[in-house]
Amino acid sequence: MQSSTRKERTQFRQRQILDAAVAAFAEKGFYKTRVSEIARRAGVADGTIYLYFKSKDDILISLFEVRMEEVLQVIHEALLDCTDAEQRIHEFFRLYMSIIDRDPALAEVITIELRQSDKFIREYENPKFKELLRYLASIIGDGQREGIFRSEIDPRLTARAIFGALDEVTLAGLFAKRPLESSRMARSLSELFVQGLR
Amino acid sequence: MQSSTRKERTQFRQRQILDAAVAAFAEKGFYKTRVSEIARRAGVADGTIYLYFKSKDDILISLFEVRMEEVLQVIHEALLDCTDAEQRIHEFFRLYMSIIDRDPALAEVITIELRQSDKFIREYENPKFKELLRYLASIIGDGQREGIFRSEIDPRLTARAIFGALDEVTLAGLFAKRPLESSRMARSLSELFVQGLR
DNA sequence: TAAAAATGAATGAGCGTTCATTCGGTGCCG
DNA sequence: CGGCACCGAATGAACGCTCATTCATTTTTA
Repeated sequence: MQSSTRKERTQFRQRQILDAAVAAFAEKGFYKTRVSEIARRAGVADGTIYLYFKSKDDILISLFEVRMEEVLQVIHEALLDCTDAEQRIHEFFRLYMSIIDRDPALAEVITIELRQSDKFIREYENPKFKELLRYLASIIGDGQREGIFRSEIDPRLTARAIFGALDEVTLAGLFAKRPLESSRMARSLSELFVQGLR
Repeated sequence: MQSSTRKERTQFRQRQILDAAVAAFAEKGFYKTRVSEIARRAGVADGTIYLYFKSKDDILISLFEVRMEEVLQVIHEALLDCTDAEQRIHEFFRLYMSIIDRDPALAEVITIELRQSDKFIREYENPKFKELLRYLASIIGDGQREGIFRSEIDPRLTARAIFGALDEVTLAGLFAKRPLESSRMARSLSELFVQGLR
């Protein structure tokens, strides 16, 4: 660590604390998680947290920004290869579920705390989440222009519905604890929607 | 009130407190709502709350039981008239959204605090919610037996997806604040699913 | 060896819950 | 019928505990 730049070290510490926070929030939820618990998991002192984040709230918000950005990045890149909207929908489901599959703690935080954040800090707009929805809506819009999806469908409404379905199913999977078979589930769900959209 | 029986008075008070709690939770969320705030809204003293509920947690749980029971009741009754599964799906969407439409506070609590409750008190199973899902799954199963829905669909998975979609769209509507046009939205969503299920 | 980073004990505000006290209605008694 | 005793419901001030946050001090870095 001593050979790294100041900026690198700061990023490293932030990451370390955010990772600890994701794990802790996933286990207990935001309100039941103590700042001292996050500190313990991150292997730093309580006070250190406050050198990197303004407040406990700020941790949650940063967490969304950083992690959602990563999710968006992965999905966006992967869908570049797809030839049509239908394929992109399928891929979207598959990818989203596999990301969640690989990082269940993240899933919990997104699913549960995302809801809270709406109430949580009214002025926090959750721009990354909006971006995800916009992206999904744009896929549907593309499909309509390609002529493979019905034109009377509202892309934004449907995007929300799709996200809701994915999110709920994901959440259910988390609590079920059994092997998820997420790729099979993803396929069967995207089939349902694609069929419905046509 | 003096002419009512003890039991009636108790129920009245409980209802009064639960109504206040729904409103308060909807506005601030469970954790940010003070017990004293619920008391104020209900027009009773802080201590009175504890004559009717064991704890703040208990208020939230009772709230689910009571309100969800009502929702289930309404839906169940209304769907008795339907002739086939497809119609029942349409009606389910329409009814759920109209109930939510009429009582936005309830929607918020169901949507947001339901998520939390999974974390909230691990041992709370939320039986009423499970019943709703089971009911939805049974409609889909019926449709398969009637031969109008594809047989390779998993009813339980799909029930979850449907609930998730409804729930998310509902939530989005709440924050949008504009007139919901909920019946049009409900129809267009149920169309999507029915089409997908066929 | 000066500056930056990290520490963790101390602080105190916030809030769920309790409980000694008050209130109001009911029925009993003279 | 009027006054009185009783009881359960309601009250709300006070309690005590739980943390998020701070900051004087120590440790590390360059």
